Amino acid sequence: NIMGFLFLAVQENHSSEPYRNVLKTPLKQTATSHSVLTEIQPDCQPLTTPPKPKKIPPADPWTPTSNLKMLISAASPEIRSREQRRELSNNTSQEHLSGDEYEKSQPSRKEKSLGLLCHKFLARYPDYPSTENDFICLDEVAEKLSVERRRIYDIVNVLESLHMVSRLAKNRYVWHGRHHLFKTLQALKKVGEENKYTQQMQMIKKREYEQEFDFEGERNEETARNFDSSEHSEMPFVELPGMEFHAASVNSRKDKSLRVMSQKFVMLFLVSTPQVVSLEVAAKILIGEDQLEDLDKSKFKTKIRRLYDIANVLSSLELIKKVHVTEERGRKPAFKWTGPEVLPESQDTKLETTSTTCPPPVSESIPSKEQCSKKLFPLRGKQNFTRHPSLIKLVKSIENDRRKIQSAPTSPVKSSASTDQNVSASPSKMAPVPAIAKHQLEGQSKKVRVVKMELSQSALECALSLPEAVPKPEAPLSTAPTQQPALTLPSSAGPPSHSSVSPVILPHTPPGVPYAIYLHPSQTHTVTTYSPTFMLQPLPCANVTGLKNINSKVLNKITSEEGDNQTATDDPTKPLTAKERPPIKSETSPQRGVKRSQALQENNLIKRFRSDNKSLNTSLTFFPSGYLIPLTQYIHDTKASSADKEKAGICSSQRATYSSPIAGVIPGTAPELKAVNIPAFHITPLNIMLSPTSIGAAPVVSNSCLNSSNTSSVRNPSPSVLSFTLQHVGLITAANPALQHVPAPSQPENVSHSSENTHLQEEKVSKNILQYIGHGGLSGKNSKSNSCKKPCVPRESQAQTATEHFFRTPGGPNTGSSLSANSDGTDRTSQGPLYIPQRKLEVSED
DNA sequence: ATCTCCCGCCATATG
DNA sequence: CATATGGCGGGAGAT
Repeated sequence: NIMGFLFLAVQENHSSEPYRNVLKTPLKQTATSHSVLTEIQPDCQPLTTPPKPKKIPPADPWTPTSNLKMLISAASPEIRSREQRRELSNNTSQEHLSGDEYEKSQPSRKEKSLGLLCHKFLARYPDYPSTENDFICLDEVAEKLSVERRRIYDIVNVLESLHMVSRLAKNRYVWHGRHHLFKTLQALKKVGEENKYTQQMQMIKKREYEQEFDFEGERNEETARNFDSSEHSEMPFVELPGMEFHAASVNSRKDKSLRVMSQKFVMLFLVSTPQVVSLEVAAKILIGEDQLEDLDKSKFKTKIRRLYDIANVLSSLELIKKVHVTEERGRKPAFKWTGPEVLPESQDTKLETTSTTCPPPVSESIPSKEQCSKKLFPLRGKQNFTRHPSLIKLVKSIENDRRKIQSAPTSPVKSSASTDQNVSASPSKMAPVPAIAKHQLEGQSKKVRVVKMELSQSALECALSLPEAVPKPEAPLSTAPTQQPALTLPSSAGPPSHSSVSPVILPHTPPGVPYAIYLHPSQTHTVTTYSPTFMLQPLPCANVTGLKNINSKVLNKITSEEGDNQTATDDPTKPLTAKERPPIKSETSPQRGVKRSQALQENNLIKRFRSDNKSLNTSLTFFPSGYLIPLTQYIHDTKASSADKEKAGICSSQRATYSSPIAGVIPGTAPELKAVNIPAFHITPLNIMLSPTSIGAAPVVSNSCLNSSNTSSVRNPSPSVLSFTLQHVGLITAANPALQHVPAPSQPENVSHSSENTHLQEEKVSKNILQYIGHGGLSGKNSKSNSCKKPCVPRESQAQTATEHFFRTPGGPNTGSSLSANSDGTDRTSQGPLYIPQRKLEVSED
């Protein structure tokens, strides 16, 4: 059926109106379809304005994505049933019904959702317009979509942040579609790295974890301090080279929050290894930057609201999808990146791997060394902050590296004239695939992807991805493949980077089952950082348990998410948690006391770590201060339509170069969380995965550039340290040579699986949307509800609390002692690696 | 009860 | 000054 749907959809698409088509598709569904159409189409809309004839989308109607989604969702049984219900109610009521029914017929809240609205909006414009002359008139659009203009702003602002549209003048925007999307993402990733978002995220997670068990806040201060320092930066709107300044007026408000917030949000995805970002963490980071001080919950709440708005739009663009991260505290809303993998530049690209350029749908993306290269790019002057002088030095070295790297070849693809050498690098240009072909491919890929999802995503993806990934060994960093081809997941699922993860096999584990440890490259640096001393300290006290707890906590705290496929691994933080916990949870309460004590110890340890780390710490931080102003580049295409090229990935070609007027370096602080990192690993039944970072120890990994530049500077973790640590933790019995060496290839598979296991739950993204589309939403019930209003009391969200803790000590050293650790504590106590395995299994499924 | 997030007031920016 | 923008947060629908 699905296939059929797709087919239909596609065809329909050709016609001008996608939605309509889509709706129709459901022929099968019969009634439903009706309702759907109605709702969806603007024209039809019941309430509103009369009929403006809908405009046909200008050029290319083809928007595979949206259609596919819709179709898929349509296919879902759930939706259908709903539709049917709805339908029934509708039929009954239709126009003349009694009041209640009447209401029912009205569009439900969902039908008014920003996500749906955005879909409608996007349906009006082609993903890759052939001309850049697509103008958007806000009034017009608002009218057509029958929504208030305010809502259109929400959409447009986000699109603007991705450079999919740009403001021309008062009520006018130009539609660029996805032509610049990839480049924009590259730029954002770069900026995100420069801002050390990766570290910030880790820090936040770390903090959370710390809070759990520590009461006093001594060490917190440090953390806080770091954190504070890290924040602050004001990051202006990131612009792209060809289109930067529009009206002067526009410039003035460039740094508007929604736009910038959107960019930052995207950056988080691009720099985080798991590519899963929880709203909570995102909100904290975004807030942090603005002002450290007040973190009141209200602010946090507002931020969350905005993030939802942004997320809805990004979801419509299929760049992210909703998922849930499961933690000890429960599941938290999060989003997973499903957009193209962004690689830093590319120079040599090996081939066309078309995928490279054009970011294929998430899964296929190929990790590349490019990431590494990206780092290399010269920094434009934008960054303002830099931490300590020492850091500066690091920066320089990095720069040097970049230069070296840059040399890359280039393909002239876009004109690069403008800016820098970088431009040349566009990786992808290579494969001149006919645009059309490309489109098709993409479309196919999408389809494929979808299908996969339906079934077992991971498996398919792996298969697909592997091949691609493998080819390029060169990119040691990001992709795991190089070393271990086995890790299949990498590409699709996870962030490419994880791929780098190297599994380590532990020879003997108590359970008898061999464990593999994966470290996340990203974290690597962190690990590295740790001083041996620090590592040692734990020993004394450490009984296994304690250690375990710590680990688990850390893990948990950090994040646990699960994503469908890949994710699991990524999150260094959380993975364990899920697995371990489950079984044990029941006992929680009893052990609390124990925990406490342990916690204390842990705290001490941590503190120490921190202190050590601090000294050690050398991360770089850049904060962009000015707007990035890229040199313009023109994208004229040679022949192929620009669109094609772009699609192909050409876009990437010109990496933007930015000349930033303002460049400065500002010292930032380094946040750091070194200690924490270690703990994070995921344990799976078969193996234990450590965050890649930790793995840093492994030689192989070390090179990976995956993460931010910072990482690179630091790396050299000593394997020995790592092993040491592990031993302490109890994961490893004796020194394993294995640790030091990169793992054997064989395991990867296991690993991957395990990683997948995580329980990330994907929400059916479009589900809602589709629902509406498909059927009209809910049954009459809704309507009724409306009539009665209930008093709402503002509720404080739990999240806020967390936040508060987090922020609480901006300047001050201590953080609250409060630990909310309740729930978590329990589990942790006893879990050892041993337990984990079983858990893992459980979890994994979902 | 919590998660989402729509709605639209109202401050600002633009023109 | 009239509008166009868009920050913001109350409060209600969805789960």
